[in-house]
Order: sequence, then C-alpha cells, then structure tokens
Amino acid sequence: MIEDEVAIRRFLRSSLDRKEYELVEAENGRHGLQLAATASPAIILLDLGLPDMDGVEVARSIRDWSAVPIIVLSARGREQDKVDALDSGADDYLTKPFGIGELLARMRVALRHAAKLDASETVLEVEDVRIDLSLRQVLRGGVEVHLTPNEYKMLAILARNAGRVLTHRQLLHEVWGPGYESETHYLRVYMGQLRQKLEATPAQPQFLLNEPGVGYRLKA
Amino acid sequence: MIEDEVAIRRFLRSSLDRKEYELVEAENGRHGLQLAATASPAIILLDLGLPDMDGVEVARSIRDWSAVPIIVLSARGREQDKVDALDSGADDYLTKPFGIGELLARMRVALRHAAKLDASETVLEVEDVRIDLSLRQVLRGGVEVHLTPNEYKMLAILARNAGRVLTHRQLLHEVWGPGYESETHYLRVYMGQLRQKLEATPAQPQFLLNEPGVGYRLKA
DNA sequence: GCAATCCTTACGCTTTCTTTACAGGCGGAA
DNA sequence: TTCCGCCTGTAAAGAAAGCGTAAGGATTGC
Repeated sequence: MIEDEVAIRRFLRSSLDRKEYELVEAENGRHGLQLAATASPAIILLDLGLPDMDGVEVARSIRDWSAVPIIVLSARGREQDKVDALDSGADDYLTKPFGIGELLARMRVALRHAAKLDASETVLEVEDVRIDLSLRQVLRGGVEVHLTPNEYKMLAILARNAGRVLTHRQLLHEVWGPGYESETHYLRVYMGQLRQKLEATPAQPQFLLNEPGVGYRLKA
Repeated sequence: MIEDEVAIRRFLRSSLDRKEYELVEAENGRHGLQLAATASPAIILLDLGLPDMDGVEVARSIRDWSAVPIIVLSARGREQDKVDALDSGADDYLTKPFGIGELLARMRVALRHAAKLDASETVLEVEDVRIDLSLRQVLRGGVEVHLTPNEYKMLAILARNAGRVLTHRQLLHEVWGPGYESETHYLRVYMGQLRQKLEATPAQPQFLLNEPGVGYRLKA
C-alpha cells in the first residue's frame, strides 16, 4: 500500500489483516517504489495524491519493470484522472470513498489475472533437467520424470532457492512441517532418490549438492 | 455487447464505431451466450438487468469455457452486486451512468490483460478425444460421448488446465463447491467413470492421469 | 413412476513413507 | 599411520496412505 493519509492506512490495515493479507506500507512515492522492488508484493494499492510525486508517475515507473497488479485508490473522481491512471499501467481505479467489500472483490480479480500470467515464468533448467513449478512437472532430457510428493516438494524448494544453501532444518520444516526438524536421515534418503532420478551419475552429483554439516543446495 | 436498453445500445454503438471497434449486439442473455461462442469477441460488455436471465448467470456460463474479458455495465450500484459480478468471473464493473472515456480506458486495460494471456483455446484434442468447451461437447473417434454434469465439469476443469496438475482440493472445490474439499473418494469415482468413457484401456490411462498423493492432470 | 445421476461403502491393489541397517569418506587424535 | 567418530549415501522391508473398481441405495428431474 502506497498511501499517505493515516486514516485510510489504518482502515485498510485492519480490513486486510482480518482477511489474512500481509500488508506492507509506504507513505510516499519514493518509499513505495523501493518497497515495490524489494518486498515483491502480490498486489499494489496506490494512492494518487502522494506528498512527493504523482501516483500516475509511480504506476508508470513500476510498469517499467514489473507486471504486478496495481489498483489505484483516489479521491479524484474526474474522468480524465481515471483514464490517465489506467493508461499509465494501473489495472483498476476506485474512487474514495469506496466499500471494503468492493475493494476486496477487485483485488481477487487482480490476483486471478496475475495467477494466470506468472504461471508461465516459473521454469528452471539445470544440466538436462527442466523443472516447471506451475505444471508441477520435471523433465530430464525431454522425458518426464515421475516424482513422489515428498521428492517433488523438496526439489521445488531447492529450485525456488536455486544457488542458495538450505539448512537441514529449513528443508525438513518446509517438506515435513514443524516438529520434524531433526530427522536429518529423511533428507539423505530423499536426496538419494532425487539424485537417482535426475543426476547422470548419482554418486557424483552435479547439481544436487551437499554442504557438509549445513544442508543442501541446487546449483543454479 | 449484451444489453437490452435501446438508448445504451445506440450510445455505445456510435461511440465504439468512432474508435473502430467492431460491435456485435445481443438484446438478451440467451442470444448473448450464443454470440459469445460464435462471434469470438475480444471483449464482452454485459448488462446485468437482462429480460430473460440475470447477467451474473451469463458471466458464470461464459466463464465455464472462456477467459474472454467481461466488463459489466449496470444500473445497480449496490456493493453486493459488484462483488457478486466480479466473483462470478467479470473483470470490471461500471455503474451507469458512466463516461465513455472511462469505459474505453477500462476496455484498453482488459485488452492489455487478454493480450498477455490469450492461450484461451476452447478446443482440446488428446488421442482420439476432442473436447469443445464452447459447445460443451465431447467426441471420441468422431462420436459424441454423453457425460453427466459432474463428469463434464471435472473434465472441463482438467482441460482448461491441460498439462497442469490440479490438486484434489482444487478439483473438489471447483466441481462440488466450497466445503467438499476433503471428499477425495468422489474424485476416484468420477475419474473412473471418465476413463471408462474416454480411455481406450481404462485400467492403463493415457491422458487422464493420477499424481499419487497430489491430484490429477490431463496430459496435453 | 421411471430413468438418470449422484452419493456411499467395501475391498483388493499399488504407491509412498518411514524406519532400520550398513558401508564409505573425511578429519582429528592417538 | 591407524583408529575413531561424525556425517553422508545406499538399500531394503514393513507400515501406512492412497487409488481403482464395483455395486447398491438415495436423490433428482421429467
């Protein structure tokens, strides 16, 4: 949310909290642009009347590098304001005052759109292995490889954090849930199975790598 | 445009003609649904107060087989009307009276979205089976196969997400609605029936595939 | 009242998970 | 060097969970 009025901020914060949205707040344009880049929001609620720059400019800047849905919330009801904002990359425009129900519905629309879009941008390739997170499909040399739920979960987490080392605890927590953080032998078994299915020579892994004493990582 | 009021029809016709949009008109819901399937519009402008059926129903029916952008134009300004329409698959909602400039801007937004998606095929062929979502028709080897409502719903969802794994929860939610997300045995029964009707050897399915512990998918 | 469809249940079978056992490699200490 | 402990990788087997199928009863719509 990029919004300077305290009243609106408080109103949205309480409404969105209740719906289990996680809200990150910026009170001016500069800070908003910075957060848009660093917090990777699923959606941006943007006020037009910001203290340091015009909201339309903020929308345009974000559109230079991101397709994240932008919903403009504005006190300006003039038609030209709406046209300008929508043509600058905003996906929707609500005039204050608006009902929280309508805002939430329009947010669902925006998220629906976004879900269909970025489904196509979640593919990772290493060696001759292709991991498609949106299809939940793994290919090796063009041939589909069947993975069990746990195998896939573990690979997906490694893929989403490609290049980074994930600790034993992190992996166990993500795949098996809380309470399993010390069952490190699970990791050895499943890592072995993944290597068996994906590595050319499972005994000398090329990308499913162990960091002794720490955890595992997927070479990018 | 699906709209029964003559005045609005005339207004939109002249406005859109001038912008070189090609306009196809339906004056009731039934005709609108038919045109939506045959005229393959880039966008649908939908009135809620139609003589023969509710606009929300029209939107829902179209969403069963198409992702075409739907912009609702309505005299109803109540928040709940907006929420219902948007949650039924509409992409935007304008309350009459509206400015033509705003409508055009919102149409541009919708077209922008559609351009990025556009993988909206309504016919899918796998093996000797042909699924036509706009006709609600399934052929096998050129012969029409009769499917019960639930069977068809389930197949349609799989077809619209061809290649992607749909979880048990997703399928149950889409076909049976909220509250049935844990009745996984429904899926087994209906998947069995679909295979019986569509697969050459139901016991060794070629395209209606199970992902053990996760869900099902239709092989593309 | 009839036919189609849906829901429910039971059973055998397959896949996956968990657990255990053991072997190899590496580094530090004796 | 040799031994030991620690961490890691491999294999296999029993337990648990999930799946496919058939069939009968309930429900719905005509």
